[in-house]
Amino acid sequence: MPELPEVETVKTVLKRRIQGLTIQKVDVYYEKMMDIDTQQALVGQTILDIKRYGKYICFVLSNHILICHLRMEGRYFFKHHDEPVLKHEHIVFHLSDGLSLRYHDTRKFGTFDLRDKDRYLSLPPLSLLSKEPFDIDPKAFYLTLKSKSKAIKTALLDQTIIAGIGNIYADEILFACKINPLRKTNLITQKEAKAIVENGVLILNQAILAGGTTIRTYVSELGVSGRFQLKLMVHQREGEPCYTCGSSVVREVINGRSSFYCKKCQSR
DNA sequence: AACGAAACCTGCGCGC
DNA sequence: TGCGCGCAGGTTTCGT
Repeated sequence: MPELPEVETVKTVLKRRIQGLTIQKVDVYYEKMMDIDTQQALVGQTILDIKRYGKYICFVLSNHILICHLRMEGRYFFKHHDEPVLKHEHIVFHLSDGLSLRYHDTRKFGTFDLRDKDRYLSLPPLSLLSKEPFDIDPKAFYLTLKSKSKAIKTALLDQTIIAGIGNIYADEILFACKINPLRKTNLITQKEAKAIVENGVLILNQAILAGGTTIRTYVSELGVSGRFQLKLMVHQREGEPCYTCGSSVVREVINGRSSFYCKKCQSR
């Protein structure tokens, strides 16, 4: 479910709710999701801060960093300890305010990794992450694209090239830039690379704002997406008219992912 | 290096 | 009602 904007929203709400609390107990119901050493190490640690890097959420604890990725369907909920643990709630963090933070993940793709505080940025997964559109240098981004020759859509989903963009916003950014998702990266001009970064910032920021408004109506559900607040220009609009030129939006699988674009507006 | 397919999982909607 | 298929906002791995 999450791309950068949704993860940012989850981070913000988590920070407001659990910063300063202590983890008193951790129950793991799906063992592959968190190893026993991590589970034990968490007990007694205080949550000092919550940060986001790309699509990762980092719990800054007294002695460690817990790095969480929500993958496709990870969500967090707050519940009372005595509420029954649901089928898809795989990890329950018992917190010092008497509530439990529950990690819910239908497809069980989410990940939890524990790292030492002094090395977590220099080890995977975070060491593999490039900068986000907000921070990336457009010239450096251009040079990276120039040095490769894969479809630009594939490159935008590659978190080692640019962080935080997922399938929806990749389509939206490329539409905004009038670039065909199949265009090879080495054919992207410096001007276009800059446009990708700028539209990336714009679209992600819009989405973060939308996520922020949505979340207030779903108090207990932290994984709620803001995408329905945003007007999607192409994504999920197969067969519908392009808002710019009226021709039919097409769907094509690129890099194993559904990609939506306007053949007339987005040039090869 | 790039690309496709498969893997990790479950649930939903669809056509028959 | 059941069955099989395609699909899902992510990432890794493996073979060509």
